[in-house]
Amino acid sequence: MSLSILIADDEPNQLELLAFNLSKAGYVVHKAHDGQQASDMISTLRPDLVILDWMMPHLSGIDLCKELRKSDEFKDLPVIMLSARGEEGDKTFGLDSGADDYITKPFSPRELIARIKAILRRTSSTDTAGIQQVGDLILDPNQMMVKKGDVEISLGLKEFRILSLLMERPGQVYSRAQLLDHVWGHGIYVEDRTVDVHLSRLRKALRAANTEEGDDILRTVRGVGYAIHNQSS
Amino acid sequence: MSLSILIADDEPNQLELLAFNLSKAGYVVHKAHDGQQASDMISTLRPDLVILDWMMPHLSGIDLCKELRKSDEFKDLPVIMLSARGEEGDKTFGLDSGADDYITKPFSPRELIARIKAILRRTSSTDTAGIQQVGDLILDPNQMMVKKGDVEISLGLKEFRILSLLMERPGQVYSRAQLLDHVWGHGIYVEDRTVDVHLSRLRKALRAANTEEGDDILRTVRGVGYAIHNQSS
DNA sequence: CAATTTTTTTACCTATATTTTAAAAAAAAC
DNA sequence: GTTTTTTTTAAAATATAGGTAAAAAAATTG
Repeated sequence: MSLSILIADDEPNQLELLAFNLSKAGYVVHKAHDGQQASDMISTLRPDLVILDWMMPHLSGIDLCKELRKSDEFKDLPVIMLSARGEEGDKTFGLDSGADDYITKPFSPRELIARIKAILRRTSSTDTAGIQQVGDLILDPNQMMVKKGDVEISLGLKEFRILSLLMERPGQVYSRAQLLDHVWGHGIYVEDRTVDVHLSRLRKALRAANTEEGDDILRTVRGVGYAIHNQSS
Repeated sequence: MSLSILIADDEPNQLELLAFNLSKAGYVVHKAHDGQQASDMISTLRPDLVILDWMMPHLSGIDLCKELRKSDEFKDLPVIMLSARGEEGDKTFGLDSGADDYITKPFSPRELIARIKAILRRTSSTDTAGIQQVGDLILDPNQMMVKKGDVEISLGLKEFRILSLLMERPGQVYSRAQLLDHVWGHGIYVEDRTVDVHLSRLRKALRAANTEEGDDILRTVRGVGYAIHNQSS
């Protein structure tokens, strides 16, 4: 079973290069030169994944992505967004677009392939993009909101994302490197210690919202990383 | 465990500068003056990452990189490409080379180190180890957790790794040297006795979690090393 | 653009893991 | 049974990782 990918980019060289690399990696590739064409092709070709350039004539990648998310048919279609570095602020870009991942140019073909695989793996299995719950902790990614019991907790974006990631797999230990990769994304270079500080703040926030029990839900694994305590024990 | 980096640049000053900064950052540095030399050194020294200047005599960085990518041995070796600003169009450059990242001169040492870290953390994350079980002992590398029956056992990282290694092949005897190699990594320098101490602590921890039976699951092979008792005996 | 918030860096301190050491115990050899 | 070799273990010394406060920098908001 060969997976098909639709690429949309108004820059012909970029488009060909992408197509070449993806073909080589064994995917069936469809090419679109602008957002409008991409939209049409998606309807008819029903690719397994689409890669959209952020800026395109007629219909920008971001608008197309939003459109897809609204449609019943394609709201679960995996989307990777491409942008030039610094073209847009992370937050707005990453969160607003509704894309599953985004990559800033320049990037290596290997990285792109790796991300495609990661996304397909993620979306093809258990799609749980909804509310997450561990113990009395509830996190709603759509509302950007965390509650411990009835107490609402206000977190910075980084803390929120870290918590969300940890809650996805309770018990799973994430190295600082993994956290940096998942929460910060590539092309962003911060110190390992920064992760500690955010964890520390996350703990503080959770502690402040504590109803009665004082046990720390976050686990530090010395020399390795962090995890959220698995309740099943 | 110290990581080694090979730098190739035909410009001596640039080469020294790079070497100096990387050494200061704690990496073991190897220097090559052209592409051909770099190619040879990569084969013999097997560095963890290479930094190649884009233009070099004999064998350019880009050609060497392509060559590496084709080889089975080094197709996953992380490569950072260096180029003078405007020497080449960004997009083509980044994508064609197969490099993991590229940096345009001039750049700050800080940025370089940051990018090296980023790449190493991206490429070196291959944890696909599963849960191991021997008798009533369960070890989960992903959760960094050991249980004997229902009792959770807390171990230091070294003890954890030793146990994990021994559990991989029950019955197999590992010499102290082998344990040092696998658990500590080569190039570090600790006494053999240290291994004994960790084994002792591991025994103690397992003993503490003991439900009823008192037989030691760890086997000392005098004059040779250690193993975990094979259950099928 | 000033005020505010969030994020990142820095630096110090503490907790804990690791390593060394050295003496006691155990096993093997004689 | 005595000597020699090797391993076990406790305890001390050392090293390292992580917590967090506070400052600096960056981003966001009014």
